[in-house]
Amino acid sequence: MKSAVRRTTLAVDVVVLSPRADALAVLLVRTTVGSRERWSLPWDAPQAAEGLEHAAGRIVQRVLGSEGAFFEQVGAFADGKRHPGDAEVSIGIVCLSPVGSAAHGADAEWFPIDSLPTVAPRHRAIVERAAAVVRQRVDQSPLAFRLLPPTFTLSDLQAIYELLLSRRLHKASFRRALQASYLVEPTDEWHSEGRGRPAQLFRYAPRKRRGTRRGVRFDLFSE
Amino acid sequence: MKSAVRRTTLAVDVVVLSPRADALAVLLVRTTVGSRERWSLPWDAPQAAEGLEHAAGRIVQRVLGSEGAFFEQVGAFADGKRHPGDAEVSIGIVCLSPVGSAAHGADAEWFPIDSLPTVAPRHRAIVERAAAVVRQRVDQSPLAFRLLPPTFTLSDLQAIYELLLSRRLHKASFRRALQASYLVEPTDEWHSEGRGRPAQLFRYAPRKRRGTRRGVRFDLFSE
DNA sequence: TGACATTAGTGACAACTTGTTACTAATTCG
DNA sequence: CGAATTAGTAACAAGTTGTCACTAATGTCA
Repeated sequence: MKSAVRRTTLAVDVVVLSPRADALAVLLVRTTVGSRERWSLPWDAPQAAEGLEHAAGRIVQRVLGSEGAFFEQVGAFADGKRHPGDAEVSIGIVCLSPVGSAAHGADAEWFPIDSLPTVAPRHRAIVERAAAVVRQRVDQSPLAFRLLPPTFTLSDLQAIYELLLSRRLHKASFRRALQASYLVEPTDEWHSEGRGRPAQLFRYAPRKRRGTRRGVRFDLFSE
Repeated sequence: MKSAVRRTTLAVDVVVLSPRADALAVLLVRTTVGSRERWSLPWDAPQAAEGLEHAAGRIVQRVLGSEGAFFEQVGAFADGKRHPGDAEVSIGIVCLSPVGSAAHGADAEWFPIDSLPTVAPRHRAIVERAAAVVRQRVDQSPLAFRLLPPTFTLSDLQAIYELLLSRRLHKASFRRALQASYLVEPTDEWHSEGRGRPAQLFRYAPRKRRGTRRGVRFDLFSE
């Protein structure tokens, strides 16, 4: 079991996600290689004895000018494919940032997740895993609330869920399920957007629930 | 964005899981430090340009003498805590091995996952994440079938699910859900264990299903 | 001013899913 | 033989989800 430990070049690559103009957007940075313009995920090497999520926080702070609202690892990537910094192994980390976050500096820009410019194959794989992880976590983790301001309308919340899951939800069912979950509570403020009836503002305020353990679900579609 | 890439010591640590005597067991290896006996997860440094799952396969081959049936990353771990090989960063990978897998060599031994001997704190964290990942994947991935021989009884299958989820399931509900999932098909063989009615043997044979998209579930219990 | 477009919010019911009980079936043991 | 043991299922109650149709509160504009 006593193997010699090889030294490896390691990068932390961050997928910063934020809802922008009815689409989920990814923050990319411009990297000029010679005269050719390229885009890549923001990344850096972790410093000695620094946690990986801490490194991700540092990277986000640099490109966004503000703190990320939620971090989660999406995996380690070590295909032979080229990394912008020639790292052998990348740790992919997804970071959520609230509606309206601005890019910091001219070299960072938001792109809709479904129409990215050409990026390194490894970065494309990390973005795809990040989207899958977010989609899977959205009903077990208060993800959606990190993408909204402290108070929000139920229509806003539903729009975030639809963005993250990329499918439409029914209004009545969504609200009934939310009711049963005890995740939000109403404030006494109302929000008027101009046209239509004003909406009540809610805040995220999770309370204890009776844990209804369910049977198995066999949600498997294919190998 | 052009940072210098630091070189890091990296290990792949594998959690080999297999059902043994009505409990889920983890394979640990003996590491003698001076006169003191210690246990740790099997691990190694990945070789240059080798995929991480490939490294895990190599490690499992070495300690088990046979191939693992299923691999999945559970995360990268970089706390300051001590690793048996002093690696700064560990990639945790869980590997499933069928019922009845034997340890290979005198230095490897199975331990029930709920009563491990003392291992390095990072290894304990990796085992816990591995159990959580398996529990979460069990209904989206044909995990359970990788822990069984090619044909099996429905009672065997239910026992595996109960082991992985660590809670009891109802027989009738389990079978009804399995029926609806089109994941197994009956063979014309029967298995008699001595006492009681013989059970029909089934094989894993997933077929297409109508994809019933459900609403959101808000399965969140606490922060 | 009043019709209508627009968005918010809810009640009711049908359709489906899940939990549970209680039964029937095929075998071994004594 | 009858009791014990394990497999398998039918039926129903209880709960959850999908859907429709409605009511409510605002702005727009003829």
